[in-house]
Amino acid sequence: MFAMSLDTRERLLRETEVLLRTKGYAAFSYADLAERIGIRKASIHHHFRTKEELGAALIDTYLVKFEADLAQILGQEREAIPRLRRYAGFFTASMREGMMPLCGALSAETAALPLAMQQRVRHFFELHLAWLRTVLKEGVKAGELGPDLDVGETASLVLSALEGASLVAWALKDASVITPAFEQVVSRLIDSTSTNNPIRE
Amino acid sequence: MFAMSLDTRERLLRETEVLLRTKGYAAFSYADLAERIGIRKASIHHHFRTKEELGAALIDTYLVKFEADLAQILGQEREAIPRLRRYAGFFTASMREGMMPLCGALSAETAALPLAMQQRVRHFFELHLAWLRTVLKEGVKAGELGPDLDVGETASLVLSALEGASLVAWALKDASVITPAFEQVVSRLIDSTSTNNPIRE
DNA sequence: GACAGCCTACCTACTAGTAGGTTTAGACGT
DNA sequence: ACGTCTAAACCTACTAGTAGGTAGGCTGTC
Repeated sequence: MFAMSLDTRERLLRETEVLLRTKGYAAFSYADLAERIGIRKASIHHHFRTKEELGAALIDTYLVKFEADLAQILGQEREAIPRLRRYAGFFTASMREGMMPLCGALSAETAALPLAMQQRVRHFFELHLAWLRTVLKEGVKAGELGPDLDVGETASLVLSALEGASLVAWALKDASVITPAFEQVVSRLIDSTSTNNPIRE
Repeated sequence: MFAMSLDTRERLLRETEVLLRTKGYAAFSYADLAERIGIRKASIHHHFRTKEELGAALIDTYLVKFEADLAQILGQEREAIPRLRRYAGFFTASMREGMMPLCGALSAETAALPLAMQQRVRHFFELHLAWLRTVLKEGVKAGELGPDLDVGETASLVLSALEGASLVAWALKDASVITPAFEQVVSRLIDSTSTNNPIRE
């Protein structure tokens, strides 16, 4: 049945996401996945011909969803700091759900990844950076952030700090690293302007 | 012969380091390793009974060396900023050598790692953080850094930013992300001191 | 002769992937 | 309403290849 098939495909993608974001690409297997879904290994191949195709498809769907989420933030928030705070929320949400951010989980093993996935991870990070640059640029233009702020480098810093904090939090099994690291970055963005400090959410 | 054995053992550790820091734990194999060294797979077991033991031993040696390096920095530099800059040098050096920092490479796949390695990765990060806190604390005491600086959170930020920047740089195959991210953190540490304080309430 | 170091040959468990058959269900002509 | 056709979805049973690990033998040095 059509609806049933879509369902299974989606469940496959969902479980793949969990496995990729907890164990990584190399350490997850079709057997693993099949058992979680409750179908046989061979049936996965009906939906995704190869592991590489499944991995690539997962990143693609994830990316579409993520792009929409980022666009939504731009629509709902009009100031740079709240936008960044919402952005940081994705990372704290990841940890709360007991997972790494997808591309943070994959990029360490980039060298062992199929080419199709390498490219997508790369594209994903570039998307993050482009969005952050947009937010920062508008923040500067609106006078919310200092005019001397280096947009490109600050975007890198925000992404790096959040991915890195997630990595450290993941290894230490202590999510409380993320928010302070981010708030430190943000508070210094604010310090460099003339406004004062609206801490806490 | 004893010297010969040590040699092989050391070469095993060195190649293991390369493999772990480029492909990760799950994606590297005894076959891989044996070929690089030029011995048979089975012979590795003579030096390290299991893969887990090899991995743990690698982290242990790495950790000893790293602790010495950190101690050396404390001996050679007496100010916080140069100390941090030397610390950041480890991360840029990693990328220059075409590798991830060891624990950054491993921590993403923590959940798929043998327990002995999980604990060591964790311990490694805690060592980093403890060292950073020491440097920052002394920097505050010496008046090089602002007295209001949160030592614990700043230590987390420095580690996170550098690990994260390495991750991003690794995925983008562009090492130039690391230094700017770090310098941004550092420059804001300096800004928050009273030395170059141009008014602002 | 003890033993380190390395070997060949092998094991079991598991990997992604394939071949080919069965079940289910909707579409269609009569 | 009926059998017939098609095709999606899934199955069992299998492949070749690789994973980490073991048993036992050869060799050279102390």
